[in-house]
Amino acid sequence: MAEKFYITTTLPYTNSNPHIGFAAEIIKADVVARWQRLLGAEVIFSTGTDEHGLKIYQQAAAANLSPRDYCTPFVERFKKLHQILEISSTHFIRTSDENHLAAVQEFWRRVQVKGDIYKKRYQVKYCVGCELEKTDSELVDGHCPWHPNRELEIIDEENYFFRFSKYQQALLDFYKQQPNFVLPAHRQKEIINFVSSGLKDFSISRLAKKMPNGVPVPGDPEQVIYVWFDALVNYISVLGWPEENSLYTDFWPGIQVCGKDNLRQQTVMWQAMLLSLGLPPTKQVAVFGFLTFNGEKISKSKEGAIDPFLQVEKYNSDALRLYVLSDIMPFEDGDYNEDNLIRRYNADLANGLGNLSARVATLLEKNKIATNLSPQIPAPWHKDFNKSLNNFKLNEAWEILSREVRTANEKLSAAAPWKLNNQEEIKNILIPIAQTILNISWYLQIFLPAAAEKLLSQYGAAEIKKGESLFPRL
RNA sequence: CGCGGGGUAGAGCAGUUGGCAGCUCGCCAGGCCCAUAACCUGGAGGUCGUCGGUUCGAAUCCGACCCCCGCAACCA
Repeated sequence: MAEKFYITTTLPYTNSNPHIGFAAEIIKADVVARWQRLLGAEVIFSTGTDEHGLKIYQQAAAANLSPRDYCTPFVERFKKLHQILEISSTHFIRTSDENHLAAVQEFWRRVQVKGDIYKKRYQVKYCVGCELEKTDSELVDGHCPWHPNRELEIIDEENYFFRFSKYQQALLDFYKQQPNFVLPAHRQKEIINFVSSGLKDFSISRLAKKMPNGVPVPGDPEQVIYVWFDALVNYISVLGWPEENSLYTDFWPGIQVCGKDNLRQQTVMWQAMLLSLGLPPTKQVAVFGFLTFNGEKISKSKEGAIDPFLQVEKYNSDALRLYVLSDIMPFEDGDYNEDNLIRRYNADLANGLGNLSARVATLLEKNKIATNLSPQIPAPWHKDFNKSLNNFKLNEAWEILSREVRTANEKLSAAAPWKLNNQEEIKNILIPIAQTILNISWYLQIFLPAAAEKLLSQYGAAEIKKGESLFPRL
């Protein structure tokens, strides 16, 4: 029976268009999903949209739409993004989907049965100037930084709380037992320190009359479930949990990827929630760095310039995929720089693999050499390649293929078959190189699926012919 | 003394059982002419953040310091 492999991205908040950072996240997840599929695993690759919470509620109200209807065009936009980036996701979940709502409520009930939910009155500081709640960390000298002359109001609200604190030790034990739970390792250290410093129970509901855009608390229509407590459940609700005999049984636990802003929610909060129900913890969480743009933080106003749709239109999907996979270090913050994108594409694809395949194909065709090859898997680099992918070091995996291209170019130049007349000799030089190109193409499928497909059919044919330029220079 | 990451060639990064400092891109010069002005060969370019210590020998181990950057409970 095929191995089961489950990977998910975070669910982006659906009040704006897709962000280049999310594009990078989903591309990385896609590469890993494709790799597992190539290895023969049955893969579920899930992503979706988070549609609850205050911001969407307000925007929807302003547009005179229901929150779900308000989100729908953005959902379409995200799905379109998958298309243009060649994302091989299998499931798409909206937190406003019926089955998700039901799963969240069931999740809540079970946490309640465990005695991990209680009601508590607490106070929030509220700035009437902003009409927003303020946390202490936001305040300057006890006042709202934007309205320093106004006294903050203290609002009393009664909400449900999750007994987060109860799971401190269990979480620490778990991290100790699974030293590779969080990638990279230093993020695991970070959360161990965080959890060690003590966990505070947190509020997991809001008053429905103030913020109705959420999942109703079972048995208490006056409250809705806090967005995070709701959204995190998507990782299992998309698999059909809590239904018996659903995909959940075979596919959970899976691997989650996220940006570094999500570290705590994914690796601490969500794990505590799973612990409460006695469900298996996530297998692994890969935490990626952030992108800057030309050295500066990507602000709302700059977002447009590197909108992933525009980037693909301006260059192409191969260039964007390759760039975020190879030039951006997976776990570090990276700078999105279009000159580097162009340079990378031209160096590795146009001058590298593209040019190599063109010269070999031309030589084979000119000399009328029959081939009829098929990929030889595993290739010599298979083990290293696999290891890099298992650690989400996608740049390393790409570097392995890149090196093979370089070596093939060197061999070809050294042997200089274009100077020879003996066809047998020429054939003996070209066939092994054609074989290498075919092998590289097989691995290339996870990075650049469409291009790899073309190469595989070109080099897998009985007679290799010079085709169109695969990677035209930018 | 809040926690964590980092400072190695113009850029991005490798480099922990200590042993002549590496890779890719970029730049310069030559070669080649099969190929997408590409490919191959060679070269220039670094006081490995600073100071001190251990050692025959330190980017690597130890100590102090300086500087950048995240996180600090809803920002991809």
